[in-house]
Amino acid sequence: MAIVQHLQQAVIQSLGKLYESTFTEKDFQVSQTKPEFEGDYTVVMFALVKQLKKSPDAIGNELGEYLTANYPQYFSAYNIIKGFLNLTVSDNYWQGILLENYENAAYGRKTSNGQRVVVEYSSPNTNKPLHLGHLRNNFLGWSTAEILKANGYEIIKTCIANDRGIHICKSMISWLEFGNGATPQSTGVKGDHFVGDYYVMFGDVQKKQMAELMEKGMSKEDAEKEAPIMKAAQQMLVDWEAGKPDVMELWRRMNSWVYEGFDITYQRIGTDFDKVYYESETYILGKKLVEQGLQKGVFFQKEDGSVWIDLTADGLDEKIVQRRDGTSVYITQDIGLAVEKYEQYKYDQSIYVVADEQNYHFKVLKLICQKLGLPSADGIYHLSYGMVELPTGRMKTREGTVVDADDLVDEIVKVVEKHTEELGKVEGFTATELKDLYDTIGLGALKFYLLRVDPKKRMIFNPEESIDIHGFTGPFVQYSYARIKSILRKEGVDVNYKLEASSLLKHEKDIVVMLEQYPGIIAEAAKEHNPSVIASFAFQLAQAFNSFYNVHSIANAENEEKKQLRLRLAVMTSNVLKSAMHLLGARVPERM
RNA sequence: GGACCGGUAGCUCAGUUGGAUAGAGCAACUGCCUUCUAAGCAGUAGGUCAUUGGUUCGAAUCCAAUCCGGUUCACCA
Repeated sequence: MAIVQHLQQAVIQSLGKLYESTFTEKDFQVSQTKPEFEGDYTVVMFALVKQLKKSPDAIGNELGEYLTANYPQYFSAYNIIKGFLNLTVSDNYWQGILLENYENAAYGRKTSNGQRVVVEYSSPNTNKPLHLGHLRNNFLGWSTAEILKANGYEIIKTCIANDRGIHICKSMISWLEFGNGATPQSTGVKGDHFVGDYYVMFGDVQKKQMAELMEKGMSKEDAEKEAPIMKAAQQMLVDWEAGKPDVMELWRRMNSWVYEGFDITYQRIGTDFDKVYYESETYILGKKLVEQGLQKGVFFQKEDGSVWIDLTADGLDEKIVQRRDGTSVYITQDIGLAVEKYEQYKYDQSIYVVADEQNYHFKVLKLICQKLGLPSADGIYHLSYGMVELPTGRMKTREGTVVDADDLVDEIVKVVEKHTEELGKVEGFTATELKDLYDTIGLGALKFYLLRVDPKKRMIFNPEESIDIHGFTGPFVQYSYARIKSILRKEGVDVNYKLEASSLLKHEKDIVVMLEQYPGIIAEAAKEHNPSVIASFAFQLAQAFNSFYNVHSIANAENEEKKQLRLRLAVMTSNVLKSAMHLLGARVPERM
């Protein structure tokens, strides 16, 4: 239990003893004491005034007196300023935290809680390479999964590949017409980029054909549909659905190129899945659920045969769940997949990491599942994140402003390499070690940059800032870690040395106070589904250690007692920094 | 038009179960490497917390209205 909770309990008990009335945590506020005042944690008295009919200062005095007298293991001093009771937590307590946990690499992690969570993320289309938006998605999904694991959940990471549909046929038809049998192997182009190029080519050709048709007086809408290449794509979709062998063969072949490309990217950025679903296999799911829904009266059929659900009572609209030709729509597939996932994993929660433009969709999805009475329904949670925009606005394929994931990673790693060489810190590294170091720092920078802001918020991606390595960045945390490790290579903890109860200096205490909060931080990040909480914490901890480092020496401490204390402080800080960075999907280097 | 999200320093963001003088980073400016890695540290400057009204001991935080920006409301996925 964290000191904040101890404090709350102690206050509740003390108030009960002092005033013979019952209180709960909600009756008073506890916060960290502001740096300009003496103390560690503050209890705000104002809320108690009404019930106790005493002045804030009087209550503060009585409470402060009682707490320090009856809980000496926690509190060593108090003061009252304008109705704020500031309590100083005893150095013994802080030192105890340090001694108990400094070697524990799993500090802050919880044991299994028996609950299982499915996290679906990434979910790319198989017609073009991954871009910046996918990176935010991937990092967020992976990190959230890892944070939940740290809180005792069993995690199944899944992905749904959008591998069918007209967009896939577009790149296929384009390759058939213009590819001349070229392959990623024959051209040396990475598979996903290779296929993506044909998708782009399709758009260009279609535009040209449209222009010709429009010159002959056709409207833009009609020209779009009537462009020969578009008609060919449409025909191909029909053939695909009919299972025409040569089309299926081509479809498999081109998808496999894309998957090969994705695998390279995924491996590089550290994305992995326990289970991949393919839309080509799931798009027929959900049909029998439509029947069930009709029988239950949850759905209704219109005259033309299409099936709908009326959500107007819930403040939404009527939604179609099956077209008049009997085929299922997007939402129906998702209902089917939800059921499939539930049958397979019997999850307690199913998290969908999907951009916030689909908020409405997931609201509808959950509602329909609930109305159908599916056991999978209540666990559905849409982890909605904001779009990534450029300083110039939204990324647009047409304008060529889409930031490619592979290019971005390459560029950041290159910047890191250049910077490291300039600093002249490459001595003693082998070529392999250097490459690994640049990847560690570059990807650390990128992941930290994309995860340090609240996922719910739309974010501006500034290319210059993203490669920054100073201040609130991944490399800053990594550097702090590497510097600690450097000390620990020279000086080791003497495990036989028994630390006396001694007082902590301000910089020492600042660090322990933060270390003590780490388990609570992990829990908060999980509860909020928000990795930025971890990023902020890691940065602040690194900052606190750097300040300490600048003022106090470890190797040349005032005495052996201080040295041993500070070594333990350094060990625990490095463990927590490593753990926090791991939760963000970032590694930490032993040297940099 | 309805629904949802957002507006905090020049820029990017923290801070909202209501609490003390609103915090970081970047950019700008000043200092600090003969001592454990200066990818660091210390400091200066920068704010009508979109606007107006309300609730109360106390509001960036809660309520209402207004303004601005975004997303969404497809027999597309």
